[in-house]
Amino acid sequence: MLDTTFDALPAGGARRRHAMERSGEGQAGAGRPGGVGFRPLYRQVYDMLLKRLADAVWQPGQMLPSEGQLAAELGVSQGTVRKALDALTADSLLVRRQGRGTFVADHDDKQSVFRFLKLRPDDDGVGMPTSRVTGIVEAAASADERGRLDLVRTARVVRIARVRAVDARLCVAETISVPANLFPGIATLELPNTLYSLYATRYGITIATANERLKAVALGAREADLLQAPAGTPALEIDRIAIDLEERPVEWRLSTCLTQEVHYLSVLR
Amino acid sequence: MLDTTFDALPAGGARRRHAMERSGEGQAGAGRPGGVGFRPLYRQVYDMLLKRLADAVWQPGQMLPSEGQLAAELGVSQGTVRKALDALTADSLLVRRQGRGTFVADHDDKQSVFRFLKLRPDDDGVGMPTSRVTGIVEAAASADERGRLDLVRTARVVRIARVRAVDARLCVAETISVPANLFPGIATLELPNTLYSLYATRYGITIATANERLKAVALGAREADLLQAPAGTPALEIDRIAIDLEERPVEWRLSTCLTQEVHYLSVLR
DNA sequence: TAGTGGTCTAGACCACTCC
DNA sequence: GAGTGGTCTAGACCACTAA
Repeated sequence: MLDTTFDALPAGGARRRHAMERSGEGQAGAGRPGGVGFRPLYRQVYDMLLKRLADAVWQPGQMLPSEGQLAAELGVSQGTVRKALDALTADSLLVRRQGRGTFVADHDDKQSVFRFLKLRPDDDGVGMPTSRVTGIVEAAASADERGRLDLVRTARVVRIARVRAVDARLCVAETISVPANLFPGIATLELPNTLYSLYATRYGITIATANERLKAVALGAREADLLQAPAGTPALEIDRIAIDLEERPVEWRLSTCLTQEVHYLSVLR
Repeated sequence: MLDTTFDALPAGGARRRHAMERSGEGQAGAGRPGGVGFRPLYRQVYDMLLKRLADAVWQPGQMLPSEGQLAAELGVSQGTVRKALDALTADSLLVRRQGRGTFVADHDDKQSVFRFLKLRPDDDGVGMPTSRVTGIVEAAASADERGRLDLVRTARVVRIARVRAVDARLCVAETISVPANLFPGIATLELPNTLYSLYATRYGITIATANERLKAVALGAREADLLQAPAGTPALEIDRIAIDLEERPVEWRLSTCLTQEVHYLSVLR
């Protein structure tokens, strides 16, 4: 139930990329209309629902209460709830299906797999990815890892090395580093093809965005061996930081990709 | 003014990436509610406004009529117009500024320059791009160009070769092919740094999206010479098709980029 | 102060899915 | 038929900009 002064609403909660983003940050809900730190009601509803998602109140694939139920519970109009739900849907955190309901987005379904995998076969095949883990270790975080994942000096990480194939073409060798404290026991698990669904279902960590930096490099000796290609071959290096719902960097992934038969697809809008 | 049967509305007009996209295509406005080819009113308003943009009824940077004026003119509610304007804004075709008005998006302003330029300096500098044209010719379209730009066998193209620097670092050599009939006289112009604003203002062609395919390649002799780097150096090849408001491919651009001091930034959501 | 976009509401009705 | 999301409307009020 929303307090009419909105003091009960989170003021500095996790926020995401929205145009209506206002300035005032430290000044809470600010008495309301007229305040410089104005924060629209639907934005506050967005943050409350986002928090529930971050707290794993609803599991991936699960149906949310209907718009009307949420509106009644929160004491706002259905239109306001709708606007918040639409924003969460635009951020790929929810999926809405007319006549059925609103569901927590799932990293497992066919279209979501390609949300974070931009490598495509040149011949426009479907190209489902497969993976083979070549090693897992837990170790003290390196300086690079601490910098990328925003870790303290004593932090530990789990490093996963694996090779991947796209459409049956072996083309990626990568090293994945995650903070050990966020993913306890991950080194002992059978790792699925899509790590992000494991993060969500087993550890309650939902990947919201990822920033990738691409460079062309010469294939190193280690990757050359793993990918069965000559060292020195031009390869695409993808350096990814994955960010979760609470805006924390939770994974660093360095991939080296051969692009003889695949390419990286980027759609600009 | 909208006819109440909506027969006056374009049925098969240019459309873009919207979730509410329906199936029925050939069946016009379909008697209305109940029809399987249901097409929401705001979607029809979207298409009408999109057509005006494609027809250059309003110039880049120009202010549109207010929501109320458009609603009155089209005979729909202000909320419906708003929904269409919001969708056009999400598609980067309009810019809305509270208290000022709604404007046609401009490829010239500071943030729009980077909408289609994903190369960034490694040190997070601002990195405004500069360009130097090394050659322009008009010629018969090659088989590749005809395929990429969807041209007939007798079509002609204009080819622009240039090198670019990002943040004063020379790193890109590219060839740009455009259909000669769409851009008459372009070979004789002084070309600006941002070609897409020229396309819009002089030729009424607005680039709406672009598809880029990235690969790692070895630097060829010609590019090595232009970029003053050793042949064989790993380089990022960006193969771009730019699409205009009418969903036509109107430019093919093949760029070769040295990535020693810059990277390609891709944000996944 | 006038004009613009932005928010919020309440209600009616439509389209879709599933029982 | 019941329940869900999707559309459309009308109106009130707020926030922002510029004159």
